[in-house]
Amino acid sequence: MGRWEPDAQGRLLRAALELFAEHGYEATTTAQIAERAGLTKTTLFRLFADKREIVFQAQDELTALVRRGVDEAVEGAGPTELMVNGVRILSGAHTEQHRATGRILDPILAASPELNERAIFKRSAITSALEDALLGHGVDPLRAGVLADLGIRAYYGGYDAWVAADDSTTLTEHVLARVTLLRSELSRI
Amino acid sequence: MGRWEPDAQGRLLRAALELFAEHGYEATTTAQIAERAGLTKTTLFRLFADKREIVFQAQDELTALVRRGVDEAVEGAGPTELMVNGVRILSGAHTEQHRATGRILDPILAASPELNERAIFKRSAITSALEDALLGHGVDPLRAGVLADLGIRAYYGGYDAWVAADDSTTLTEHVLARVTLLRSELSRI
DNA sequence: ATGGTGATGTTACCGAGTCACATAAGCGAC
DNA sequence: GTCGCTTATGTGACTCGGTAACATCACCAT
Repeated sequence: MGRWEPDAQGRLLRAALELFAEHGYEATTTAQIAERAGLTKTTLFRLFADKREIVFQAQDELTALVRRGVDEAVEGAGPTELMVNGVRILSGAHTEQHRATGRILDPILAASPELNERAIFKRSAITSALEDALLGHGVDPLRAGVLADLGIRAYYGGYDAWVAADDSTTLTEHVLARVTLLRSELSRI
Repeated sequence: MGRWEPDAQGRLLRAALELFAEHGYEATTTAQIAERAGLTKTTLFRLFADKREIVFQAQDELTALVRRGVDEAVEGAGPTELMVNGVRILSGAHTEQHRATGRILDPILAASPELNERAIFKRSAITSALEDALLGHGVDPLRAGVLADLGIRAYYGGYDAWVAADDSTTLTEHVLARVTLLRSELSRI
């Protein structure tokens, strides 16, 4: 096995998911992951900031996506439409393959407090990105925060429903439906 | 220095805050903290679950507080009143001393990604506690989530304003004012 | 004083993450 | 082709957070 096998990052990712599924996250050692991928611990930490990021690194693009969704909303869109477009673009990036990955990953996440904490951090990062994007479009700060909370709550709620469902409804449909539901709740608060 | 000095936990906490303020969180070693407190690393980890918890352990009671606030709301209170009472009791527990501590702690938190992540986790835990408490009183799940987000957003926003201010306004006043502001934003979403 | 209990210390260990340095692969220039 | 440059990987040693087994000491009741 020569050193220069391609896609080191992908190999590490696949090795990690296998091992996490087999023995659990905490019981898997970074050295074991590297070994299965035909690499060493050092290389692993050159490609991933830390052990948790092996699982979450893919999520980093989501903050950029939600920003783009807000920025590319139609001219003259109001605050709520800006938010909706943010979560619409965000949700639109998820394919059936992501759903399959989610089904593998979710039980692993649920079993590890460490991963849970990172997951919450990522959710917070996405929320902040959405809030920032709204602020950048002149939305009132208080409203931007509340809108971001609502949008991301719809996104995560929709995601859970989407992963749990086995029909062909898209994530976007789930999420947008939930945005509508949540907005109708607001009128009663 | 005999072994049986009282208040090992308090000594560790004070030693830690001193060292964090002097050299920063990451640059401070758990062994250094223990040494300054006249103890050892082992004892430190017997009293704190991990290094981050030295800073955040005190926050664990907050989840119980917000629950209690919801549970002890007046008979016949609606969902929103339940939530408001939760954050009211939560805010009411903060004294001037907490404000002083916050002024020391906040810059330390801001400087450490690791502590930041834990702070966000704690916020999420408080939000979930509030949401749970509302669910326990029969509030509709969707509404409970949104209410919890709003309440905790008001609490944290109010907290920041309170720590930054130097007048004698209480945290509760700040937070309740913010709840009102946020609620008025909702009508426009 | 004696013995039990609980808080602490000692020692050794594991695993995440870092660093300085070595090495090999790929690639273009000549 | 081979020389040199760059880039990806390996090596080995190290730090630090965190755990565990076992020893030890203080306090207290009897």
